[in-house]
Amino acid sequence: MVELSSDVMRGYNDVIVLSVLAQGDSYGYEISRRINERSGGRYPIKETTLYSTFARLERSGYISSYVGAETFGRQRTYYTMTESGRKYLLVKCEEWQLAKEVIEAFIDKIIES
Amino acid sequence: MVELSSDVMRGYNDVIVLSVLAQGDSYGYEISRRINERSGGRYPIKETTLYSTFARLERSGYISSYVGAETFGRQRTYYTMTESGRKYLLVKCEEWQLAKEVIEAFIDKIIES
DNA sequence: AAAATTACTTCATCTGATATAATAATTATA
DNA sequence: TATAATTATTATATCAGATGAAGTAATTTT
Repeated sequence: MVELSSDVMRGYNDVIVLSVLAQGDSYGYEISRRINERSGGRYPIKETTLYSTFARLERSGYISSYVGAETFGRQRTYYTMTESGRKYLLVKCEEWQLAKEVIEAFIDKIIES
Repeated sequence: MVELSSDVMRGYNDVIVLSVLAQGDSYGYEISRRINERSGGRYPIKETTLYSTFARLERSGYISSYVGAETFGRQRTYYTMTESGRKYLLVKCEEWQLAKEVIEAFIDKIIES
């Protein structure tokens, strides 16, 4: 199984995390599992990449956090996508479509040959 | 016209430069123009990004350079893709297909909604 | 009792992109 | 004919995001 590194996905970790949060609030470890599932095991995001993504998104106001009300287990920090985060996600999705088209304009000729 | 920054294309500048060189030797300024053309003006690569990409690719042995035999105008440095560069390009193209599938696994759900 | 899993944090380092600026030759324009 | 624009490249410092290494802490499984 070929796996991707976060470095290859650089710039898209924001989009990936936000698209998981678009389906409802969640916390680090669970988001990590969801990313792994939704990528079919092809993208095992690094812990440090994930948590630094949370920090960046929160600093930018795209997500907000709260401590869960667990009565057992270790405390979890839950994240919610903000309205501003939703808009940012849409903008990044459009940017992705454009980036994809541009990259493919170059790559298609290679694949053909 | 929406334009992409090299930062969004981060990691794919190698692929873009190599795919231009796959069509024949060329030099900085011309490669820059070709990238602009082939991207339909959507990717005006920064000079410094381009030349630092050349330096990296050459250090890695994926391209080699020689000084052109111009009898007029400023000296140009031409680049050639090496055999190793050709293999690297193919590997990066496969990596791209995978990255694309993974990113779209997340983004598709956003676009639908 | 020890190992594995869940859950998160800190910190130092690396790489690629970029801003800024400079150099240098040629061609177009006022 | 002076100057602006274009062609062509280089040097250097800085920044942000990803990552390796390591540690903390609670719970569950073996």
